Amino acid sequence: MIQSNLAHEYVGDIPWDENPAFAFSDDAEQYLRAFKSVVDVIPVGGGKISFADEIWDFNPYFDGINDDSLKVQFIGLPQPLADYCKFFILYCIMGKKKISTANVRLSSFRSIYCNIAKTTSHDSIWLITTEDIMNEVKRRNISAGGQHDIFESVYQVYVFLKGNYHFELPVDLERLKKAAIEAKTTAKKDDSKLPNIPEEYFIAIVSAAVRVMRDIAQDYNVRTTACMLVMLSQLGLRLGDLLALRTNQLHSKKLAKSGVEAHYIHYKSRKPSKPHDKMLEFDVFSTPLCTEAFKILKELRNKCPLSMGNDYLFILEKRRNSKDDLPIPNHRFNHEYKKFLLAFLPEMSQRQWDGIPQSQYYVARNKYIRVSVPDTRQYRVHLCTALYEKGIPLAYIQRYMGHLSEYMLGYYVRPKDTFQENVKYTEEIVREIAGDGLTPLGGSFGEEIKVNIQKFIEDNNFNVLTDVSAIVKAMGERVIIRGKTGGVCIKTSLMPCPKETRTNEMFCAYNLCPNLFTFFYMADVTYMDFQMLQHTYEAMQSTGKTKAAQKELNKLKELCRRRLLPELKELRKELEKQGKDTICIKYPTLSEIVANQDKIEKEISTWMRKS
DNA sequence: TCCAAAGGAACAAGGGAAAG
DNA sequence: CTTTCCCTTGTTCCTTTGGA
Repeated sequence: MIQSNLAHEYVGDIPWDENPAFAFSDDAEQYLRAFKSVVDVIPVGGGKISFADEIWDFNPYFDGINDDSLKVQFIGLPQPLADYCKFFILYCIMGKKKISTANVRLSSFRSIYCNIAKTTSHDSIWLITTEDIMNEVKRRNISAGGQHDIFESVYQVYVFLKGNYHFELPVDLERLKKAAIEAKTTAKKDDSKLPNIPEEYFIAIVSAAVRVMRDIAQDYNVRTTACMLVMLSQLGLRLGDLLALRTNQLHSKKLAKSGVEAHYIHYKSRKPSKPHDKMLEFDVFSTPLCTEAFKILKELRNKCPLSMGNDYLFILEKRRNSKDDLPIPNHRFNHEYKKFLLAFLPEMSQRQWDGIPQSQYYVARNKYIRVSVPDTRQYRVHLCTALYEKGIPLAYIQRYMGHLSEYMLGYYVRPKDTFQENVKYTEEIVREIAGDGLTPLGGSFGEEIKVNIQKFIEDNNFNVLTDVSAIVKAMGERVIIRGKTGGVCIKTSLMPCPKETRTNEMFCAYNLCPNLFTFFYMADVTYMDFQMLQHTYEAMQSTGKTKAAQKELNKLKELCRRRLLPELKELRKELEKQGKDTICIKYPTLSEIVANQDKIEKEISTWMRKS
């Protein structure tokens, strides 16, 4: 049995002796480690959770988050079921599930349970049958995706009850699982992706936001909300990440050639991060408009008393009903956002727009009006689509949006057709390799791949200039080309693969895959990576983290050796062959690099000598 | 062996009761 | 009389698996 004094660190007074502990190991250390991996901090002073509490609020255990999903509610569950459910939450945490996930599972189960108990004669866990659950879900008339969530949740709680307590309950676990899978399948077929925001509405919203942002006569809450909307439209961040921004996250950099000061925002994101890993960090380019909004917010917040003692960028005024927790919860922002649309775009916001959901807004007793409010994620869609239409390659967009997987490549771009995208991308790369004679750099056998592809084309009597799509078709499975973060993945049976699949995946994740290639025109992105590693190294060095700094330095050297140096060398060759002007017109993003190549090369050799 | 589909986890919004 | 908050529903995105 787990020692209760150890348990007190995170949740106090756990009556371990009331739990048969079939689901828990005897290892108190493991319990602590598990907790440490799913929360950021132990709250100082009061606010620690006691096992007996009806609500377990984990928000104080986290930094930069304030969300209902971290509040686990046990209200409505009878004893001893409530206690069983509390152990279910502990069990999930031991399994290193995020608390928000455990909460979704429990709250779905709870709502199903409570409704059945209220509406039927089966008013206890001992009486509720599979049939009751099925009927309750059917009665709710919800989407397939929602059904999946409920079935899955109920299934998981029941598995815990049966496994941990060895209860005999009249439910068929297999049937529940099956129903969950079925619902998932239909949900997949439905394919209801978020549409883009109509251009007319988008422009109206952004220009209204900019106007209000600059208007010093406007109220504090209205102006700060306008600033946030401007940033949302420019950055396309998730709402949670946007609300968690701090005043020190805007950075700037002088562009070497033009002397222009460019800004970027460095932020952390919870969403793509696993519970036992560090939060992933990203840099996004901050447009002048966004930078302006950031600076205005930073200045405005000084007027607000709630800004004392914290550095959150977005703070709303004190409210009568509010606990005034920080960061500002999503629903408070959403309310201000809705109000903003109605106040500054009274006609447009009440019009019906394609793909924009409408929601209620209270005006008077029993009187609501419908407002067209774009989902905050639709700004993400808009940004991606806009970038795409400007001709930005998908691989760059993926990187920019902080997407980790190839799955998301093109996900946000509407209309979306991943297969077509891949074909188009493949054709482009083939044209470059075979037609322009570019050599894939950084991986193994880049030169050989070029020669083999060119030979394949020659053998089959294709003309690279005119037959690219025919070539791609003919190559079929023999050459697979995909855009990846930071490069191009080329897998080909025309060359032997030196590594087996498992290691490949590992290498792939660290951008070291032997199949990952870059081309000289990606040198600008590589150079940015190079500079980012420099900053990380220096930051770690100056805080005395020598070991971690050394790791960064090794990464940096590897980056130079495998990618940056070969790319620059190739760039020189191409410059000689095609001339500076041609290159700069063809690859405008390279002009900075071209202008400063000598300086950059010197910079590299300085870093390579470091130890 | 390979990758599309299944699975799983997290983020976000809507609606209405509750709070002052 | 408004705004907040609780509960429920809906969407997005990352990882693993199963079957061709």
